[in-house]
Amino acid sequence: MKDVAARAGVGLKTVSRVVNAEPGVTPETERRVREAIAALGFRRNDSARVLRKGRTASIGLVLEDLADPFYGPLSRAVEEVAREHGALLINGSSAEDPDREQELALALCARRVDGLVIIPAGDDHRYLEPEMAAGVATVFVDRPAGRIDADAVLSDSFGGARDGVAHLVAGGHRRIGFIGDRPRIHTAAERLRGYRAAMEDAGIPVDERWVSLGVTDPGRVRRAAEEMLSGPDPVTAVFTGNNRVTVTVLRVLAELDRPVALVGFDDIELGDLLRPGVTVVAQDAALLGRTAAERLFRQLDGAAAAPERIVLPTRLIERGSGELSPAPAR
Amino acid sequence: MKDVAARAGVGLKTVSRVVNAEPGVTPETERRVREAIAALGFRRNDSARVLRKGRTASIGLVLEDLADPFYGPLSRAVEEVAREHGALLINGSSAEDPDREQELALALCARRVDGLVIIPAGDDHRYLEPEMAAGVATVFVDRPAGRIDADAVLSDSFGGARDGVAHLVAGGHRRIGFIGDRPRIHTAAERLRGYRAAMEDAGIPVDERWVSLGVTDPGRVRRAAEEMLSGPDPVTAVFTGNNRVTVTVLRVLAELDRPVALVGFDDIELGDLLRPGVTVVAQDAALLGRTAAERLFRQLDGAAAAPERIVLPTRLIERGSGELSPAPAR
DNA sequence: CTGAAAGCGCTTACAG
DNA sequence: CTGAAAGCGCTTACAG
Repeated sequence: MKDVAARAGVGLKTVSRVVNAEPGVTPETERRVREAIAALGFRRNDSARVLRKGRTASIGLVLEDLADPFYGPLSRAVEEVAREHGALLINGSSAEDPDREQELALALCARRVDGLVIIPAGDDHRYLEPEMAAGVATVFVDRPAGRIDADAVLSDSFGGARDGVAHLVAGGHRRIGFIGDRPRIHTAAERLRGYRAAMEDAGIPVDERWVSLGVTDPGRVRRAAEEMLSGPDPVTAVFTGNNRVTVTVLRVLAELDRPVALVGFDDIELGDLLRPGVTVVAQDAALLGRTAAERLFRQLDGAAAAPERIVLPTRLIERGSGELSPAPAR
Repeated sequence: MKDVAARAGVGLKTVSRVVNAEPGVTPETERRVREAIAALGFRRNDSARVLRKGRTASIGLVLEDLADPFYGPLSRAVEEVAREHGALLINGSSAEDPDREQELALALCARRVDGLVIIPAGDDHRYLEPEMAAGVATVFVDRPAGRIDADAVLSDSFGGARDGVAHLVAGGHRRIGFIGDRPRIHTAAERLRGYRAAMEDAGIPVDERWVSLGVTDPGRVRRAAEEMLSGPDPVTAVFTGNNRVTVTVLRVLAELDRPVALVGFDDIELGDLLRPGVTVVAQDAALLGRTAAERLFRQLDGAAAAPERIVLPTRLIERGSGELSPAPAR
């Protein structure tokens, strides 16, 4: 910028004015500055700008795994809102590791992102308190914060799971399995709670062999499914706790010689084309992301309301798998 | 930092040494500094650091749409490599708009990202020449750069499509349709070229009504598919140019009362569970991303070889839909 | 082992 | 309409 000013024969401030399209520059002066910019290949350094201005016009997003089909649309929605506010999005995957989540979130804060959207992997976010006190806007999405008071945008995991399981009960099932993510994860716990509520509402005691929580890798899920589907009293229906689990259970059911009902949490692409179609409790990942990001920018605009928990409804989509009748008793 | 130095009764440089774990500080001094840091809630400002050091330890990724299942794993792979090199990833979606691609790429350069991984939407990247000259490492992935010489990591679109179509020909098909993305997009053009090559190798003249290129939104694709599947001489097989097209064509075929063979470019989740299973020409999105990112960091390490084009092989996965025989002539 | 000075590339607040 | 000075929060190069 100094070179540009020298070449155009003007002061630093005038170059700054031209670069930032501020008023108060004669057309002739502006022309000279622009010419110098072009000749020298000047490119404004936004890092320096940021240092002076305070705001970086960037926000951070910490999620579990960018490659998961649930987080793609969510991430895109956050990006879109950021774009509307002139901000860039820095993205990081925690791989469901609390330490990595913290490392990422703090790295983003050190870069002085204006705000943070977090899909937490851990359940203790006190490490963020100094950052939030220092003015970093923070919104949790998909799962709430742990041990601190912060905005959260969630799907109705409890209600959605309860409705899905009640749907199976209404179809005549009594032995219904639940396969979900690790219990430490808020959504997994809530969905299990929904399952238990629906069973209790129906007066069906839950046999604990019907319930399996743990990592969602195909091996673990497959074993869990095979176990509850074998033996003298197998389940006649399964409720799956998220899209990763659903996909694996679908593979297990495809190998089975009898129909087993299935309702899955999260919609899955092509779920309508399978036979039977896959009945799901759908959540709106993009709306989740958009709502969280808008809330973030509202914080940044100074509309500093008290932290709030926003819960978005889920929607049961019947496609066939959830409407299969229980096999006749043997 | 100034406050920390004052409180600890040391110089600025000593604080800097402690913060950066540089050697040459007595344990006692370090203790005093750390205590001041804790008391004051000091958080190093990486923006300032960046301004002084030159490198920002961040790279940019410009892609088409974070929500597309093809780009999720690619993005994740780039992020993973960035992480291995201590860098953060700034992500942006061009929405397949060349202007938006340019705007994003230049915004990332203004933030002084160390490097740029670009899935181009446009076909003229001369706007990047000043940036590259200024030292921004740049690698194109999935599609090559236009009008500039730059590294590119691509899948073998031509060979993959040719093999896929040849597979249909080997199964006895002669009237084979091709539905792809807009012809301006390099991968679409290459895949069409592969289709034509396979047809020519088989001595089958291509009826231009069998070929449809355009946007991949469901409406356009559906109309194209319905058109080539109707009339007196419908196609007996379809080759689809990417995962978005495949998904829509699968829906059209499901409504049909006769079997039509299908081979799709890109693997799709649950493609193995449909009946028939979906035969695809799979590319490895994660490997594409990883290769591009590694190439980028090699550029940054100064191993400045001449720009190169790396082409990764595709893999034909037979699952049933591509092995359907043509309906007997009426 | 420790620190004072200069500077990274901008913007802010002010004066002319 | 225009510009000189000071400063954002760090690091570099140097001296003690």
